[in-house]
Amino acid sequence: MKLTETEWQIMNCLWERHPATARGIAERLPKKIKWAYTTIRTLLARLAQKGAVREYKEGNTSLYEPLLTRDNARRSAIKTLANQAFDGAFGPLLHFLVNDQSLSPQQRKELTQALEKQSKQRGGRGNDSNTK
Amino acid sequence: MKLTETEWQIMNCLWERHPATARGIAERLPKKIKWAYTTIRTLLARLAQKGAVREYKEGNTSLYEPLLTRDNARRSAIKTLANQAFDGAFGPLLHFLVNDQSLSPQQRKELTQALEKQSKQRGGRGNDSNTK
DNA sequence: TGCGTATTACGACATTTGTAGTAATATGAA
DNA sequence: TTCATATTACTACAAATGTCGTAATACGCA
Repeated sequence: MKLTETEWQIMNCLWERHPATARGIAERLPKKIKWAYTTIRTLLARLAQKGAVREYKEGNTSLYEPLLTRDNARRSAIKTLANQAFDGAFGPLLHFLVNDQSLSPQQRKELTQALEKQSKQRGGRGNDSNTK
Repeated sequence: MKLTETEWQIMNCLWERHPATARGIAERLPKKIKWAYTTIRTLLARLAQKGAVREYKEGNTSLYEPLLTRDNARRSAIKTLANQAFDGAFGPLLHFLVNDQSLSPQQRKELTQALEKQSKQRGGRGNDSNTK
C-alpha cells in the first residue's frame, strides 16, 4: 500500500492515537499544516477508499482507525525507495545511510548492537509481521 | 530535488551512461518498461525543465546528461522518506531497516565495519559531497 | 535530387494528488 | 421549538504525473 505525502500526515496522526475524528486529527497535525476540515475529510475518505483506514459511525460522528499498520506502510515505502533509487537492494541503501548520514555515537552503538543481535539469532529474519 | 517514479527510471539510465540520446535511454530501460519514444522525450524535457539534466545538441541530435548527481537524488529521497515515515529521524529508519530486512551475514559484516570506521574518524560526517 | 526513416517541437489528455467550497442535516443550548 | 454551530455528503478544480500523437524537419542513401 502506497501513501501520498498528505496521506502520510493523516496516517501519522491516526497511528499516534485512534480511533480519531477528523477534528481530532486536525488538532494533532504538525502546526505548519493548516488544512480545511473538509480537506482532512477528503483525505480520510480516500484512505478509506483504498483500505488504509476504516471509517465507522459512533452515533453521528465518523471515527477513523488505521487498517494499514505503520510498519507495513514503512516497509512499503522503503521497498519503493530501494527499488527506484538503489536498484532494489537494501544493502547499498543501508550503506548509503550509514556512510552518508551523520549518526550520533549513541545511534551508531545501537545499530551495531542491533546488527550483532541479528547475527546471533541466525537464520535470517528476526521480525516478521505480515509483509504485504 | 525530488524525482517522480518515472523520472527515476530515466535518471537511472542516464547515470549509468551519459551523455545519452533519448533512443539510447529507451534501450537501456528495464525490459518491463515500454514507453513511446515521445514519452521519454517528454520526461527528459521535464527533467531539463527542473534542472536535473542538461540537454544539448550535437549537430541535430539532442544529447542529455545528468546535472543532479545520483547521490544527491538519493539523499533527497531518503530525507523525504525519513521525514514522512520516521518523523525526520535517520536513526529509527536505520533501525527499522536493520531489524526488518533480512541481511546476509556478509552485509551485516560490511555494515558493522562501516559503522566502526565512522566511529573512528570521529567528529561526525565522513562523506560530504554537497548536500543540497 | 527525391524518398523513406529518424528527430524535433508542441500539444493533448486521462489520472492522481492537493485543497476546498457548498448545501443539507443533525445537535445542543436558550 | 428555534437558532447557531458542528458534521456530513457531494462536488469541484487546479497542478502534477503518466503517456502519447502529429506535424514539420533533417539526414542519409539510391
